[in-house]
Amino acid sequence: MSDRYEPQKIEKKWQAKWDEAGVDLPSEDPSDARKSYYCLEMFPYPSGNLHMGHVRNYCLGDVIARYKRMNGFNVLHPIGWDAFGLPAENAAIKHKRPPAEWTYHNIDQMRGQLKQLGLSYDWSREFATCQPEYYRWEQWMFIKLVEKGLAYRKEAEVNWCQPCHTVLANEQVVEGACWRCDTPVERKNLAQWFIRITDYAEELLNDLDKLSGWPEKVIGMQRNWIGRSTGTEVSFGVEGSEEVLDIFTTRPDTLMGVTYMAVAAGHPLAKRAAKSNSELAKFLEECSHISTKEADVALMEKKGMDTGFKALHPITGETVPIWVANFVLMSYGTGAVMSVPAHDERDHEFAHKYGIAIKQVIKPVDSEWNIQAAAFIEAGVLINSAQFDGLGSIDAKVAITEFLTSAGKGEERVQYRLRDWLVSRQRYWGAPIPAIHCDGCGIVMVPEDQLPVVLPEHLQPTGGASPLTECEEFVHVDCPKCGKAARRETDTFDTFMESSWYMNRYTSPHSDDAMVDAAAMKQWAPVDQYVGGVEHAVLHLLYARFYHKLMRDAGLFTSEEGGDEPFRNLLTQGMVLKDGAKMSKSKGNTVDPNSIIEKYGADTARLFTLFAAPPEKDLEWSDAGVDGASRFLKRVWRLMESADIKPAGEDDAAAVKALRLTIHTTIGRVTHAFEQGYAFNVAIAALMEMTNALSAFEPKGEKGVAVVREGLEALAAMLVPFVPHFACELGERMGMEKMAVVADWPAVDESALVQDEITLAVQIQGKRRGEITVPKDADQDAVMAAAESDASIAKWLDGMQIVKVIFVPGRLLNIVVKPA
RNA sequence: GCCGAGGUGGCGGAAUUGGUAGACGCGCUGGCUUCAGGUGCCAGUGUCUUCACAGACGUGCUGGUUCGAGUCCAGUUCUCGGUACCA
Repeated sequence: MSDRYEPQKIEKKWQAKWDEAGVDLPSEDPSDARKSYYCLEMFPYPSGNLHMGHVRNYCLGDVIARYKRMNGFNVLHPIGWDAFGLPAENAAIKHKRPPAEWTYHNIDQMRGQLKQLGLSYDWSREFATCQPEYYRWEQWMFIKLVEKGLAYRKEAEVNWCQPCHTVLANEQVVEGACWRCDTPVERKNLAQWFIRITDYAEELLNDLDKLSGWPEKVIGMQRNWIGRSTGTEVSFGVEGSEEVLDIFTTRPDTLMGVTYMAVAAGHPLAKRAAKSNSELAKFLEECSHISTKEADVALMEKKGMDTGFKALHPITGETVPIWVANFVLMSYGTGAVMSVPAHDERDHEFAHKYGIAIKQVIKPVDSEWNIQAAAFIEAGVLINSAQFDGLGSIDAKVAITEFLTSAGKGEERVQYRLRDWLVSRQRYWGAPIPAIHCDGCGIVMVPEDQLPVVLPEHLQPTGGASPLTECEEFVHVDCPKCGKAARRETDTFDTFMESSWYMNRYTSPHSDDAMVDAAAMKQWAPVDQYVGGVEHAVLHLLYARFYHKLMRDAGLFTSEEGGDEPFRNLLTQGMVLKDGAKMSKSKGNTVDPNSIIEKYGADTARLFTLFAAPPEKDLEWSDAGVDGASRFLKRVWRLMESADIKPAGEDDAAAVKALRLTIHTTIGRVTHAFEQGYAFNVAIAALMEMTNALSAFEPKGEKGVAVVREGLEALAAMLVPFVPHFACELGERMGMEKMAVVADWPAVDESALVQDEITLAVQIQGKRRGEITVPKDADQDAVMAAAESDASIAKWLDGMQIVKVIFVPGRLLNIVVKPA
């Protein structure tokens, strides 16, 4: 049986065999004693073609799924499509075809590409999020959230892109401009739908501690994003009025140093002042066009205008001017701040510019400070603060907050940077928001029995407003409450909504009486291993964590059934680079997976992406490296063919023993690489080493042939996760009973690891001077004797006095000497 | 500015967690095979000294701990990611 290695042929063959045998399907039979394991990769957006980033992502997940199966787990490994989104609308405009058509076509194409890679998915669970059977539950959930007050509609300052005619999420604003048309975004007040993620801020923050299987980096980013800070809310009075001006500060100790207040351009007080002040109105208008580009923001000139209003200090009763400032954000805190130029750099700069007083109230513990030259922003001792004089900053924060609390003018408060999640989009290709606008009843949610609100799929976007707004059959509806003619909401959900719960839906993808089935959740959820790009560290991964808790609190499953967190372990893979840069069409440095599979086969493509870098690091594409991967497989192939020999002599017993040692240490090393953080590159390196050892060995007798066979069978099994088609073919040609993909993961034979003799390094003064071979149980004296009788070591001991000997059994002998 | 990760051959990267640095692969050099080779095989490949045998140096930099440090400690520098008028 001497054939060439023909990847295309054997890959097709094995894919068909796996399908036929159903080896990738998980079992839901309650009598199945295996432990459940849920492995998931971030599902793809059907953009049309698989790129190398996908290949890497899905290969990593597949390696884990296959490894777990071979280790006796009942593995759920599903796939589907994140099918709603903007690119479909862009393509629709370009090709003048509805986005649905483009999307379904792409799904068909990409499904074929995924299958070519030999990924072990349970395809029976596949779904696309643009199917009404899927998004109906999202609509159902949203209605529940509205009932609980966790979803609401309100007017807010949002990012607006005029040409695209929609609001954008912060993440869709790149350097101050729309990611699609590159037009600078405007801040606009619009009525939009939000979900109250801030209600869960505390739990989202605290539960980060439960995510021991997540990279520290991602946890840190989320913690940062949630941005918890503790401080004091203080109520200032407004002169000549009953109203109050609330502010949040983390530095209540500086309260006595307030010399002015600053409010955001969108603050009611600013708007009111502008009514009688055209100059100010102009300034507010200017502020609404401010770029949100980070660099600009940091460098932007700090500008302000006096509103003419005066605030009353809550302790002294003194009046201070209220200004509008372009650096105060309406969306953080109360949209107003107290300003203490003496102890805040920004306020200091502002006060200098506009000639506002600077009043020092904190001084360094034991030095002086020139407050006119620079703000003193550290903790210190209070001065000029009446009854609080002499207190340290920390004590003063408590004392002043207590004073305000008892006076009813303030209290301690926790403030988050996290904002409520804006989920409505003025887009067509998304899940309809199940709401109805009635002139008489206001906003009425669609009754449950009328779900789903199906998105008409035949509409043709043109680039302006969503075609939904002009689709009469969609918009016209009778009010469910009063029965009069009303209008459907034409906004659709942010597509992050769909990707926030798909991992749970996979546990019961066809359930039509519930969003998820609690029993299925109990069997599979949470995801044991999630694999995806770090670019979703905050957005998708935060939303999904949030949504999981929403589902739990909606009673869809309990903590015991589905967990409090959706993803137990997270592997964030690095990018695939070419010439040091991310692959992109515009840079022209892409490598097409199809052409690699065509030329080398899927197994080589898999092997290269897994070997070239550790999973979490960026991977530099190398054509030479792909050749190397291909060469390795050919080498194993030849080794397998040459192993088919008839023994005709006597083996070197020591060599046979040494080879068995190599085989079993390799099994240990590869297993260890899997268990210790998925070091697949190291695992493959170990398999290459073992292959080299097998190639170098020349069997002469029966024992030799048997040990080579033992090595090849172990190799076939351990290659399964990386190159499953190749491994199956290898196994079959070796005459293995079962398909390699369903074989057991090889076990280490401890007896093979026992050596009669071992080699120790010998050091003099900690420097390696030679090595000696001694019986495995040799004690220090015996090893010392062997070292002293070794010429290359003995010469270093000549004329020296031995001061100390360090003996590490099994490793080394270190002799410390000094001149005699 | 703040938070995080990291500096190991020509390159990607190993190092059992304080014990023989540079596994494995790529690249390169020489040789063999071949009509030919973008094939296969063999040998070599951290730097420097040396005909050789050997030896010295070597994990960003400076110190420290230790019989012994890529690994631990202190400081320093550079690179990369994230993030920011957040009050």
